Amino acid sequence: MKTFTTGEIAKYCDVNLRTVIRWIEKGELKGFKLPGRGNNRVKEEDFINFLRRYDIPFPEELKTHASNNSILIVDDEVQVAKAIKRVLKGAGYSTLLAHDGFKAGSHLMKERPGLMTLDLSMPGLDGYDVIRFVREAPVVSQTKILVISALDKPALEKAIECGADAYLQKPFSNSELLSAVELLLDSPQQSSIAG
Amino acid sequence: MKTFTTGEIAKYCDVNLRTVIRWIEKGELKGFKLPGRGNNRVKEEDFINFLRRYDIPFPEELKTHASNNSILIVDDEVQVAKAIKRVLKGAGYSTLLAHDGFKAGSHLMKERPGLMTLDLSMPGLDGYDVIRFVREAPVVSQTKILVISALDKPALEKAIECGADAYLQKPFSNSELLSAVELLLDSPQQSSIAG
DNA sequence: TATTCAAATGTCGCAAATGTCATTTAAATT
DNA sequence: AATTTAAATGACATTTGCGACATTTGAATA
Repeated sequence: MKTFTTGEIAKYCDVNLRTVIRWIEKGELKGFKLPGRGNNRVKEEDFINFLRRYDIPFPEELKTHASNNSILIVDDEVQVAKAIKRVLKGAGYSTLLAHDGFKAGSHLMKERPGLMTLDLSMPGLDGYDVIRFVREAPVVSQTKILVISALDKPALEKAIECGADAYLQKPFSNSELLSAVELLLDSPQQSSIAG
Repeated sequence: MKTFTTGEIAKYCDVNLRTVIRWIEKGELKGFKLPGRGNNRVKEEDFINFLRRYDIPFPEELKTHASNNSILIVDDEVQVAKAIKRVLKGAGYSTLLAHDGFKAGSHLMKERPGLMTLDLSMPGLDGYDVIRFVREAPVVSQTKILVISALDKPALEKAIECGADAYLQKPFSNSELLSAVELLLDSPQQSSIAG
């Protein structure tokens, strides 16, 4: 469990240590106290939530820490999933497969991959729900989501509105897949790409 | 009796080993000494009490292992899930709801509840698969699984064979639900009850 | 624009808590 | 038994919490 001291947070936020303590006291930043005199500690997760909530730019150190380049492939059609896996592994990515919602959710939370490819139409699973859920779950909300589906444009655009980062309409070529993935994994974790 | 070394505790709490020793010396954390040079050990139970007393968040590794008494309710029928939740909350358990496989998997891995109630027949999700998957995933393999279903006995028995801890056949009473849950959460997390 | 005022943040000093380092020794591993 | 790993310890360095007070900020108002 990675934690931060008030001093570290003070540096990251370029603010006085006293102020950090006050944030914690007020509950604006979630923390806990050690025994002893009650020195404060903040869980990495809680600190990240705090930064996001107040749109504070990420310290470099946290960016790399938070980015994992493994890829979770979510598709109930085993053949499709394997085909995607083959291409991505060939390009050097480490991959995880999930053929149902349960495994998808487990792997996502356990491994916290940097990107997931998501089949919008899986039995018993609403792809849009999944996207929204991921975007609202602090620890994985930055996961890149590449929607892969044979549905029509409006359906795919809706996925973007829900929070997906990009989509690939079936059928697609290997190179289209790869360039979509590379684009997403190279792009910044946060906000503005435009310059 | 599971015990921890000062080093392990230091890692869990993200604190220096020296500090852990001082906590023990001061009596803030209960421990005992081995013969030899007097290396410290802390009983799991005492460590958990310590974490609770000081509101220190549980390290991931301990979440399931030791006393996480929260309950994950997996059922696609919202009304059923809510009814179960009501009963369990009433008895003092903290609960989590999941109406589809994705959320179930996410919550399981994120919160590592001590017990999950599982509807065997959810759309797009094979309950037996879920049970096997949980049993094979080291970090959550000790999670108690209470199968809840309207299927017949053979189907329920099959769930037990797959690794479920118990089942409740619908319809069931509130008290049946409660006693099943209590039985499971009071029983040892690991192996042998016999003795 | 200037003024006012409350809330937020910064400063300072001290005592206490925590971290670091080098060394010694027990415990685990082979 | 030899080797490797991990823990305890003392001495010392650094960081933190806190109270009291100063300063800055930002919005409302004159």
